[in-house]
Amino acid sequence: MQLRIILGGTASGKERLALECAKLLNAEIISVDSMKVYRGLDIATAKAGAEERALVRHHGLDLVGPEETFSATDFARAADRAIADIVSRGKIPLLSGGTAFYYKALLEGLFAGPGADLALRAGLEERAEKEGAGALHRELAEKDPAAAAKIHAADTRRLVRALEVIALTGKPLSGQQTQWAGFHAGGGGAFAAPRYPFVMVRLVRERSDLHQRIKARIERMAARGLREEARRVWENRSTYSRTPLQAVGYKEFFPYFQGGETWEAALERLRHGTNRLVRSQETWFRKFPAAELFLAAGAEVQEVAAELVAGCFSG
RNA sequence: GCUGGGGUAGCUCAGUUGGUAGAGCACGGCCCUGAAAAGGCCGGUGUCGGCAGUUCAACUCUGCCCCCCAGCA
Repeated sequence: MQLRIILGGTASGKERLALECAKLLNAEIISVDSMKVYRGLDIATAKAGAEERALVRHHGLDLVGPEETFSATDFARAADRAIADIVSRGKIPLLSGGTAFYYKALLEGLFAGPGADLALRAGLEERAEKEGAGALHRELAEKDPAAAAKIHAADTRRLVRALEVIALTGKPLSGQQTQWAGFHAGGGGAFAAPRYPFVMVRLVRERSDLHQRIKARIERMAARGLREEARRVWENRSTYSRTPLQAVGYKEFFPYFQGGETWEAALERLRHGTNRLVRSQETWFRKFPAAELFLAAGAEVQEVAAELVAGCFSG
């Protein structure tokens, strides 16, 4: 039994294609998406609705409330359970989504270190704020030169994590992170020892086509009540965890809710933010060991799905 | 029509007391091991509105013209 995986950035049309493939394969869909795991974040995340879920069973959606934090490891465990469940019922797991880090966590695994310690992080972040990220980098250089060499002196996020792991384990970080070895070897793209056998397909579209689709997608979201959903996130910002507050589709509207910015300007920033998101997703995906599937602007999804199921996804 | 302000990167604008220009955003590439739609790094871009004059040299000074904005008619 091998996993079927459809890789694609935001607005690439992967969900729609996954749905068609799932019907043909009698598969169930596992969403690989760091935002769709949150309940109540529906419109901005383009989460599958009741109709889609009635057609094909979905996993990986609505796993936690918006005030909880959720990690890549949490995702990998949930996905492990979903895969076992699907397979036990004689069905095929079809994964689709845009969060590259979650694929890495599931297929390659993360090192067996400690989880996040939010209080510890808060202290380190405060230091970075006051003394600059460079101070953290200098400290890391003393404690773990190899790790410091790999992390840029301005990358607060990773410096904090490295110092956190050292504080919690008493061991340097550099020797622990060995799971992804070989990923870059030979031009990149190979997983050294994948946790599951899989076939992976990557959706490719012209950038200009993608930008068009993003524009249309945002208009659709606005018509469906994005403003109200974003307002709810804004109003609950003190109790929601950081992740929903960082999602593309909410943070762009905060200046608008605060007053002083027009709705149109906010929509424009959302467009740019989504374009940027797609860029970074594609940077990851290009290196994944996937077969490329080019989708022309007007491609007929059902035909593509039929070909895919008869081709890469057969057997 | 008059007066004033302005025309510089795709957009918003800065700048050069004359030596052919820059920031932010956009756009593009890359990094990424428990918050990843986050965090970080790198990059190109321009007939400096047009034509003429002064000058070794004009985007910068002068003249004329065109366009935009505001006020007055």
